[in-house]
Amino acid sequence: MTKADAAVAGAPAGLPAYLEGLNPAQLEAATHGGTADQAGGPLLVIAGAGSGKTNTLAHRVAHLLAGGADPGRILLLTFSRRAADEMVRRVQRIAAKVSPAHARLAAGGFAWAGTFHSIGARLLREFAGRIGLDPAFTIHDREDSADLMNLVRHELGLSGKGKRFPLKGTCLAIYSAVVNTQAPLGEVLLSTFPWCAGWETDLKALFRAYVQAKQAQQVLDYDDLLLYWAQMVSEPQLAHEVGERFSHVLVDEYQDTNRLQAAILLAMKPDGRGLTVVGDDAQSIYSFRGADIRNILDFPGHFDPPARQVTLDRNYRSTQPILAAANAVIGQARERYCKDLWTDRVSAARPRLVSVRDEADQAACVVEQILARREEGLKLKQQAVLFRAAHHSARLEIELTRRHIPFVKFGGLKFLEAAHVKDLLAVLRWAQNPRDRVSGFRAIQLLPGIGPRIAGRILDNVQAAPPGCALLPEQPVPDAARPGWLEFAGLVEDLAAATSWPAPLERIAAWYETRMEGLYDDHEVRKGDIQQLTRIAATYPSRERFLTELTLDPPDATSDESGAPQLDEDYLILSTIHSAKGREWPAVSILNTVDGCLPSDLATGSEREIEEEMRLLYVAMTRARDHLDLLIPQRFYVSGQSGSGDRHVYASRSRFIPNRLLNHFEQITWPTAEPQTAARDETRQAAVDLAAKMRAMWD
DNA sequence: AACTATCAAATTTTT
DNA sequence: TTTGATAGTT
Repeated sequence: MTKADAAVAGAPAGLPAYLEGLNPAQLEAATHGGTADQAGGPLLVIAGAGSGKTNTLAHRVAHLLAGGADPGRILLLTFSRRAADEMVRRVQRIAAKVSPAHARLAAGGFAWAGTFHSIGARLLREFAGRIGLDPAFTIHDREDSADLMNLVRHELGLSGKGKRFPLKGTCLAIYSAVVNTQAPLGEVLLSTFPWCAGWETDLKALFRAYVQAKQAQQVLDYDDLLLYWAQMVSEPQLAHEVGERFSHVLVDEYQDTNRLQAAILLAMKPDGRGLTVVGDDAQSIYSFRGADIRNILDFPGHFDPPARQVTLDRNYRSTQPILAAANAVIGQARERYCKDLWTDRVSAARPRLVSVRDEADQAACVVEQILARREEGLKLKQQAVLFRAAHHSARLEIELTRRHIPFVKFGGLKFLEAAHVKDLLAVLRWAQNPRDRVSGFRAIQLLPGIGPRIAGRILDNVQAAPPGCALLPEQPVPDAARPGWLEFAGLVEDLAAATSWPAPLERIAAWYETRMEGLYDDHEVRKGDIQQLTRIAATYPSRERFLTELTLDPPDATSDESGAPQLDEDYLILSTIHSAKGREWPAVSILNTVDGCLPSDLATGSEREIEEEMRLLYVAMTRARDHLDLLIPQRFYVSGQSGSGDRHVYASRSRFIPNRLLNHFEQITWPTAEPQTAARDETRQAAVDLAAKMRAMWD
């Protein structure tokens, strides 16, 4: 009897060393189904926040290896690149405990670990020939897709004319929602975009033309990576081929997958053998991307017999008071499927509700608390500040910069969205795929004296010409622009033909840096970004890999202007709640725990949306191990601004923390003042502002 | 046809 | 604060 077999039999005495330390539920999840050759039936793991989910999944993979599974045939679908890397690292550590041979096996890496989108891109490139796709297809990010949508929108005459047709971003959001939820357009419009419902016919025509444009240009958007994959595996022959490739398919964060992703899994593994999904319905926060909480709830019933279900409800992360508060918040949800989490990490410190006067005080207060904890020995890296929307941290960022406190911000993808970075990538993409109109349009107009008209004509000519035909230099451009054009055309053709990497990018970058001086006043700062980009490029083996992976896994952190801190330096973490998923810190502060921010007043339209905002607060709170502060600024300046205008609104504590939950929190005000003066201050303040409000009624 | 200036509007979360 | 449409100038 091998060690693995003993584990399957569940004999505690024979438990192999690498499985020690798992609790019974974790062990059950890790060892479900036996060995690799007889991949077990489908498994659903409901894993509460901080319940050792990643650890359990990693043990399961290591256990499969121990049973003889081939790492090259294990498909590991995670929510982000970072999560995939973390998972692989852990598996390798555990495999090292199994045996040196298994350590080597795991060290070879897991070829198929990544996000749905990146795995989709790889499978599609591989099967491109079989499904009528050019294997050199370009992947458009969100903004590129919106630009193409805009191009088509103009061509169909849907813009201007005093019409108030939805803007490009809205059009793309609608299109994306239809694709990801697999629901009819009319339904999506009614439920999510009611103000656009009158445009249904035009939108349908727009989307048809958009799809045609993508196909003509051999371009795929994010949704296509899932859609083509799903279509591919809806052909029985291909489904069988793709499904057979993987002995095991494991999916993390299953509560945030959408119907399209569920369809892909079911098509690849119709009987569920070898299929494991892990998630927590209480942490579903991506419905805006089409994620459907029913996916995880309905999972067991897709199979006969139904999938086995294991629940992990012991929390190893947070102290008891923090967990109690978080449980109380999520306890208000209308429907719940998961039991309350429990922990034995005792502590007397309740999470704190900190009232501050305004956002400026909020920033000052957070900085003060963070520095105080740092004095007590908690590194900046062990502390995080979380917020609902990327711009909520603006004041704090200013304060941190002023005080020279380094920080890294997660969420909000500034780097790749910066115009100059997009310019450079456009050149690169266009050289790789000359039919890619969005990239070409942008790249060509970098030349002085060439605008939309000429760029459009050049692209028409390129598209009409037989592929691989070198005709760039002959394109009709104004005489004034000709010398510059010839130089540019030469660069692009060299780049298209080049096989080395990253040398060609460096040439383009050198060319672009001279252009930048005429384009931007702050070209010195921007040159730094370009150099950063070439450094990043050098870490990829080829141009294709660079372009694909940069689009699908953009560098997710942006830091303050002083540049990215070195890895060994200490820095504070700022993150949107969405980007904080799956992570934890000893100390967490949550900004703007007020109605209008949490829940966002853009998301209070329906009960479903409000429930998701509640889960968002729950996710934020459960990131904390030992310290949790919720900040409540009493008033907000209206962002409609005009410099130092003093228009403001009064904010009140988030509706998710009603009075009856207050006993879970310690309430304090900041700055700490003597109680009476503070009270007097407050009344005076309120009286003055109330008067201003009265006057404002008649302004 | 390209470029510049100006004014109005919108404004979450992300692969 | 950025983006998009529009009018006017080169």
